[in-house]
Amino acid sequence: MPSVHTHTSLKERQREQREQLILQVAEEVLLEKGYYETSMEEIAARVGISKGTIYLHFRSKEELITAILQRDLRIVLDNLDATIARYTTAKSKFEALLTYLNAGLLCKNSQLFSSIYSGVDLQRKLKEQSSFFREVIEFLFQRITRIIDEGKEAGEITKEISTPIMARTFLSLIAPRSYDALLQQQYHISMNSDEALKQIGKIFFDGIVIQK
Amino acid sequence: MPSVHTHTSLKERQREQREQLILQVAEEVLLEKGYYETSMEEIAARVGISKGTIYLHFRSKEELITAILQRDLRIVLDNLDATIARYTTAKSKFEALLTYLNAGLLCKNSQLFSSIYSGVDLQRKLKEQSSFFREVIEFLFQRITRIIDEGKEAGEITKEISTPIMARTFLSLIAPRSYDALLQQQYHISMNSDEALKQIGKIFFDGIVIQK
Amino acid sequence: MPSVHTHTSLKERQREQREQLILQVAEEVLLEKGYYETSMEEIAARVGISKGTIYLHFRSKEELITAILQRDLRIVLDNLDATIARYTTAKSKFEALLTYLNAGLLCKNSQLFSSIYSGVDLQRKLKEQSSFFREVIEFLFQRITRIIDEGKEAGEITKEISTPIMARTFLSLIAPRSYDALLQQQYHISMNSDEALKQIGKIFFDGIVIQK
Amino acid sequence: MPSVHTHTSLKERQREQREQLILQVAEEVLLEKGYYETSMEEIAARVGISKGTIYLHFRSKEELITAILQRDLRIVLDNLDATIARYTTAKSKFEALLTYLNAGLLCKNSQLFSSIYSGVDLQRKLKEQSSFFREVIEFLFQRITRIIDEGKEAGEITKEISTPIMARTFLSLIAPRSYDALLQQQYHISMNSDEALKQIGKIFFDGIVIQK
DNA sequence: GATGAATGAGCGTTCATTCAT
DNA sequence: AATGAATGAACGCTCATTCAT
Repeated sequence: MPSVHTHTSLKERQREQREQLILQVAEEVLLEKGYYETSMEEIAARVGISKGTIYLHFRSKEELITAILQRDLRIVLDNLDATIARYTTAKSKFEALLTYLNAGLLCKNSQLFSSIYSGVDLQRKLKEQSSFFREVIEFLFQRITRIIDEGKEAGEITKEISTPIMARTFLSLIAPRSYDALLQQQYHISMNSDEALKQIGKIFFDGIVIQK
Repeated sequence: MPSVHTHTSLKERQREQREQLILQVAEEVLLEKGYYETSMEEIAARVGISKGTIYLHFRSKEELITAILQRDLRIVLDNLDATIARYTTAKSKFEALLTYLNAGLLCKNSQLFSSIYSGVDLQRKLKEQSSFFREVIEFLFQRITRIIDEGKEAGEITKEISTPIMARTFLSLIAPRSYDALLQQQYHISMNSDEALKQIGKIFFDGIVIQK
Repeated sequence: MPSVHTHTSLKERQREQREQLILQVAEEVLLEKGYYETSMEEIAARVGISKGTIYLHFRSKEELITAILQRDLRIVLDNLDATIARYTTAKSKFEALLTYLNAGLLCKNSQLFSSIYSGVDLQRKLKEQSSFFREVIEFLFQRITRIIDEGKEAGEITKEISTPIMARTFLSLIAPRSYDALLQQQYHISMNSDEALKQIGKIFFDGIVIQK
Repeated sequence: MPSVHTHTSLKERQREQREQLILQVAEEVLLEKGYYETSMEEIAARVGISKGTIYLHFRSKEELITAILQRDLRIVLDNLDATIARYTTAKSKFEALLTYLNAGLLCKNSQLFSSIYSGVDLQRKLKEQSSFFREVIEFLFQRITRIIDEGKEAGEITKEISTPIMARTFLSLIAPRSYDALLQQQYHISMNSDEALKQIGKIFFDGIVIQK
C-alpha cells in the first residue's frame, strides 16, 4: 500500500516542515529581540499560526529555544572535525577554522547563545539547565587545544604562551561582539568577508608588530 | 539665608548619596542576575528602601540601568586619555590599555552592557534609546585607531593589516566572553591576572607563530 | 435488501460497542482523576482512538460524563425495585438495600457524582443541566420513604422520627465520604465488607446505646 | 510616639481586614463554584480589587484556598475539646458534638473540603499537599473514638459494634451530602434545625426499630 | 519625601472543541 | 467514519509603574 505510506510520510513531512518553519521564525525573532523580549505570541503570529500550535511541537518556550541552538550547533560540530582534518599545519587548520566558524553557524549561534543566556546567572543556567552548551564549548576548546599542542610540538607555534590563553584568544576572534555592527556601519567591513578574516588571522599568527 | 542654602545642599547631598547607593546596589544585582531577572523590588530591598523611592531618582528601570552604565563608563573614559598619554610607543600604549580596561570598569561594564542589551534588538536599542553606548564605542575606536595609525607611521606597526580590523581585534581581547568562566573553572586562569594579560598582549603583538 | 440492513446494523453495533468502550474508559479515568483533571486527550489515548472520534459519540465533555452516570444509575435503579420486592419487612429491605447499593453502582456513581459536580454550583448544575440527577435522588428517596412508611404502619419502625430524616440518614450511610479512605488505611476496614455493612445496619436499626 | 504606633497598626489592621475580606469572598465563590470553576479573576472582581492584589496576600490560588480551610477549621477544632468536656455521658457528648459541628464551621468546611479535593486523586492530594486535612480528620476521629471507648467502658454503649465503624457512622451524619439541598427543598427540613439534629441523634443512639 | 499597596497589561501554558483531510 | 492538527479563550501568575497616604 504505497498510498498509505505516502500519506503517512506526507503528514510527517508537513509536520516536519512546519516545525522547521517555527524554528526558523523563532530564530529570527530571537536574534532580533532576545530571549526575554521574544514572546510565543509573536513567534506564532509571524509564522501565521496560533500560539497553541507551537506547543504541539515544543513543550515550552525554553525547549523551543534549546531546539534552535541544538539544531544549528549540531551541524557546525558535525563538520568541524572533517574541516580540521583537511589541513596539516596548525596555521592552516586555524585559518580554516576561522573561515568555517565565521561563515558557519557558530557565528549566528553564539549570537543566539549570548542572546539567550546573557545576563542571567550564567554559572547557574549553564550548569543546571543546559549542560549542552557547556559541552559545545568544551568540545571546541578541546579541538583548538589539540591543534595548538600539535603545533607546539611541531615547532610551529611558540611555547611562550600557554595553550589555554591561546585557545581563548582564538575563540575571542570569532565570538560575537556587539560592536561589530558598528564597525560594519562605519567602515563597511563585514566580519565574514575573506579579506577581513585573513587579516584577523594574520594578527593571530604574526601579531601587529613589525619584526626587526 | 545661609542656613537655607546649607539645608538645601545637605538634602541635595543626601539625595545624591542615596542615588549613588541605588546605582551601586543595582549594578551588583544586575551583574548577578542580568536585566530581565532583576526586579525593582529586589534592588529596593537590598538598598533598604521602598520601590517607590527608586522612582524618585530614576524614571524607569531602563533609565536606572542606563545611569549605571553612564556612571561607570564616564569614569573609564575620563582616565583613558591620561592613561594613553603616559606612554610613547604604540605597543606600550596598548599594553597599558589592556591592563587598564581589564582592571578598570570596561570589563564590568561591557559585562553589564551585554547583560542588558544582548538579544534585544541592538540596532534599535543602540540607535533610538542610547546613542550614548554608540558614542562610547566610537570614542574607544577613535582612541585605538589613533594609536594604531601613529604606530604605523612610526614604523612600529605593520601596514599590512587595516586599522579598523586591528582595532576590532584589540577590542575583542577585552570584550566579555561567556566561556571565560569555563576557562577559569578548568584551567584556573583569571582574565585579570597580570600573566594572562601579558600573554594575550604578546599574541596581539607578536602572534603565535614562531618566526623563522 | 437484507444485506444492507445487516450492514447497517453491523455498523450500528460497532458504533454502540465503541461508545460503550469510551464510556467505560472515561469512567475509569474519571474515578482516578476527577472531572477537571481528566482530559479528553487522555480518554482518547486510553481507548486507543483519536480525540475527534469521541465527539462523534458525545457532543461535549459534559455530555460524555453525564452519559456515564446515566448508564450506571439506570442499571442500579432498574434492579432496585426487584431487590426491594424480594423482602417483606422494612428491616430486611433496608439490609438488602445497604448491601445492594454499596456493592452496586451507587457507590461508584455517587463517587463519580461528587467527583464531577462537587464544588460547582450544585444548585445550578442540578437544576439547569441535569435534572436527571435530581430525579435519581428523588427516585431513591421515594423508595426509601415508602419502605419507612410501610415499616411504620406495620409497627416495625418507630414513629418518633420523621420519615424524611430517616431517609436522609439512611442515604448518609451509603454516600461517599472522603474519610473512608483514611479509615480503611488506619483500621483496614473496607466499607464494602459484609461485616462492616452489617454493623452499620445495626447502628441504623438498633442504635449504639445499650437498652436498659 | 503613639501616633506612629497607631499609624502602623492602622495599616496592619487594614491589611488584615482586606485579607479577611478576600478570604470571605473567596470562600463564597468557592462554595458556589468549586475549586476549578473559581478563578482568581472572579474573586478579585467580587472583592473589587485587581488580580495582582490577591497575590500580595496569598502566594498562589492553592495557598488562598488552603488558608480558607485552615482559618475555619482552626476555629472549630479550638472549641471542640471544650465542647466535649462540658458533658459527662457519651450520649450527651455526641449530642453536643452533633449540634456543635453542624452549627459550626465543620459543615461549611467539609463542604469546602469536598468542593476542593473531590475528584482529584484524593490519595495523592491528601498525602502530598495537605497533610493538614488528614490531621484534621485524624483529630476528629481520635476525639470520637475516645468518647465511644469511654462509653463502652461505662457500659453505656454496646460493644457489639466496632469503634471505628461507629465513629465513621457518626461522621457520616455530619458530612456534607449533596442531596441535603434537595431534602430541604422538598420537606423544608434544614439540617441545622434543632429538631432535625435531635432526630438524627436519636437514630444514632436508639436506632429506628421498635424494641419489643 | 518616602512608602508600599494597588494596578493591569502581559506572559507562558492548557485544553475542549472544530474541521480539512 | 476517523483523524489529529489547529484553534483561541481562559487560566494562574509577575512586575514595572503609579499614587494616596
